[in-house]
Amino acid sequence: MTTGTPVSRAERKKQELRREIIETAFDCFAERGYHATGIADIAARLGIGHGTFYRYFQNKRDIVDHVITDLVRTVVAALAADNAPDAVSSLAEYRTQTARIGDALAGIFGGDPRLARFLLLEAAGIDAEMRERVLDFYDGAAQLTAAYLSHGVELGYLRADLDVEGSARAINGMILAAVLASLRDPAPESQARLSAAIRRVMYDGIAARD
Amino acid sequence: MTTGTPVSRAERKKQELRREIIETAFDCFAERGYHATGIADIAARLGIGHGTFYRYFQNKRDIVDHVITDLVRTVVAALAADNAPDAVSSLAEYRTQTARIGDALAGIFGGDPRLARFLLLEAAGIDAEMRERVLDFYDGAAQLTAAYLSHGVELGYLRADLDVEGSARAINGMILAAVLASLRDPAPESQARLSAAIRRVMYDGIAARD
Amino acid sequence: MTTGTPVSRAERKKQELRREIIETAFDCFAERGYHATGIADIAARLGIGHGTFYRYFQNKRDIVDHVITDLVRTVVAALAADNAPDAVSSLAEYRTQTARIGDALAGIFGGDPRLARFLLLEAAGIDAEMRERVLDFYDGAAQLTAAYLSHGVELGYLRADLDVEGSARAINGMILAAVLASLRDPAPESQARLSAAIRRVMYDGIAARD
Amino acid sequence: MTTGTPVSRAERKKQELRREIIETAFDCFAERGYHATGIADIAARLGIGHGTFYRYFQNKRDIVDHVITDLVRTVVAALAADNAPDAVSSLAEYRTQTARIGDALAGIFGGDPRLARFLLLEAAGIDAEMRERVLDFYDGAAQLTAAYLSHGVELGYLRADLDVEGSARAINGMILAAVLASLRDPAPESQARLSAAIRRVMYDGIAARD
DNA sequence: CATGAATGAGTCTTCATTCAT
DNA sequence: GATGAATGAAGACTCATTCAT
Repeated sequence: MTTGTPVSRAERKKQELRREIIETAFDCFAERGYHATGIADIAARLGIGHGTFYRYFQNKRDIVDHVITDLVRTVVAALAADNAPDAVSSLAEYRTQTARIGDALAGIFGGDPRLARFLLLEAAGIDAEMRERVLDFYDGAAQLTAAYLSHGVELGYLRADLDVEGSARAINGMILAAVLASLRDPAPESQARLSAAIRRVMYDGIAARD
Repeated sequence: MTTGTPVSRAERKKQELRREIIETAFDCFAERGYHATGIADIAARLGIGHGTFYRYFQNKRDIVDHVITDLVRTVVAALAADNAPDAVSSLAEYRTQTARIGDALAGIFGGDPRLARFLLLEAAGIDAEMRERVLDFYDGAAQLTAAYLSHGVELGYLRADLDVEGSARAINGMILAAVLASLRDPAPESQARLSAAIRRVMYDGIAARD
Repeated sequence: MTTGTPVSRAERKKQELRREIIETAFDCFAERGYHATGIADIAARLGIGHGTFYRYFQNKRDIVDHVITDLVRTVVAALAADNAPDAVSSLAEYRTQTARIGDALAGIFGGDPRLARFLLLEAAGIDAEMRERVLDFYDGAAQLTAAYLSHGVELGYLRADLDVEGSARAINGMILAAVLASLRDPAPESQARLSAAIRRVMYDGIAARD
Repeated sequence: MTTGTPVSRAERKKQELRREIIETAFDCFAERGYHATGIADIAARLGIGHGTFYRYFQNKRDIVDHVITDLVRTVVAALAADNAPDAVSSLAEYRTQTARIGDALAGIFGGDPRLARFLLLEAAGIDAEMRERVLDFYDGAAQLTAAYLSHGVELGYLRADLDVEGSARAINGMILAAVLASLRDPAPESQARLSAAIRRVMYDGIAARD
């Protein structure tokens, strides 16, 4: 029953090129910026005619949407793996989980600086709609982090009076700062050190204990 | 007979228009984005000929540089007032100072959402040079915050083993998150709540105390 | 089945349009002058979009370079035909050759007054670089004429003490004058008369013989 | 009776500035070309406001007309001095006179290369009207030279069958060539050599005498 | 009378998009 | 289905000219 698959070889090739276009567009946008990138640049780098581009995407705006959707999916997938909020039941386990998440983030963003450059610095400037999408993303991330914190509060390993929403945004802000810092100092050691500092602040705060 | 001032009326008017152009450019850039804004738009909104624009600024890139320089100056000035790092000698005083700085930030960014929108979301996407300038700004802010922390460590009201640099970036990240959040929820109460949550994380962390 | 040619029909059409653009640009430049001619004028006269122009030439400066290169090539080709310097071995033959060259010049420049108007009056005023190119052209022409004279001196039908270089420039100056005169009086008879006068001066000078 | 003069001091100053503007405009036009020169350039070099320019000349086109009129007057004046066509009555005297005229030309154009650059290379390209003026100038020069030749024919020291008009254009062409050559090789010796070569061609032609 | 601030017509040039081949 | 030639809207920028001070 090999013919059972409704996806023909031609169809698969089409999907392949579609993917290549998205990736190449990301390359270009990250390197030269969205506005400085022409459709012709993307097509030329791929070695296809720039008319072909329009057989796969509506217009320039369309492609950038897909690029971002893809990137977000990638990031979320990498983070979600083995990191469900309710897989944790003690502070020690949560510490381990946050460390793992931190490593994952470092892996994702440290492995390809274009990712941070594009998502954090370039995307929001594309147009008003994309700006809202970026803010939506931040909101979604806050909700996700809040879920982790809620779980901790419920199980008692996080402070009972924790402002879950606010703390979630605060924590995500620290992550954001770390990713931004990686753009200037991508050395893994620096990233690890910053990650540790963030976790220290996160768990213990900065105040001296009496 | 106030002719004592060496600045002629014409000169003053020129400076005034120059300032108006910068402000109007900021309006336009913040509303429609840098790339979507034409010099003609700025001039039209001001009611001047677009040729006039070029009497005051070299080109489109020139104006955005001035806009940003001005904004940064404004923000820095608002924060620097009465908030010297070494004006503090105890944790209680530092708490007060951070609250004051938080209020100042809320005042600045809450008072005009365009500020955050432009500086945090738009600016970095203008071009590569501006992106670097934004990263420079983050670096400078980190150094500034680090100075505050260093002072606290020296005086003993902050943890002796604090990773000053890393914590500074972490704290600034939380501030960044708060400013970004204000774009979606500009209500002063929300801002105050988020500010409090950040300070709570900052001083005490999120972990439950045994 | 003339598919043997490796040049596709599309390619040929492209070359054709390229040529048409050069010719139309020449038309415009000669009629209204380089500076008074807009790219839009050229495109409109050709019935193409002005964006199309830029698919064939880099910019306005680029096209004028090609126009001139083409014109010079045309002129040189017309003169070079059957007029090698060393194809002559006596004064009588040289007289015949100069007459033939004169006729050729009259044919070229008399046939299309725009040629002289553009090359002699317009080109040098385009910009500094083009001015040098025009002077280069005069230098080259002087060298060419000098080659003819040298040959005559060697074979003894021209004065042994002839200042070859200087005389060459002098002769070319007379030609230049004739071409310029044709702009005001393009009648073939006038041209023929002037051509004869030049040859008379050239061979015999103006002084009465004792 | 010093008040008898109708020209007030203010009036004289005005005339002076007017002259300075013409000269400075010539400087600019000759150096950077007519089209590349802005009214502001001329005014700035003179240290006057560019609005002032328009108190002395109608517009940009107006000034270039005056510049050329002035230059032509200068050239003509320099040549006319002691060189009346009928001040000569023999070939020897005519030779002397042409040598003197040659020297004068060398003095004028050799002394200031901008003169040739502007009059011969730049002027005709300004616009159609100026092109006609340049051709008018060539025509006038031809008539002038023809007057000299006519005189020589009448007195018998030039060939009786001389084509006066044609020869005049031919001779002027040689002069033109010499002036153009001076732009590339301004050395007085070169000029003198070329001048001699021209006179040799003019009087004796290039053909070997049996 | 000198000034230079203001103006906007005019030009080059780019690039996303369409469509005939 | 791929291609790239054609297109023209759009935008940055210049500069001759005017005119209020």
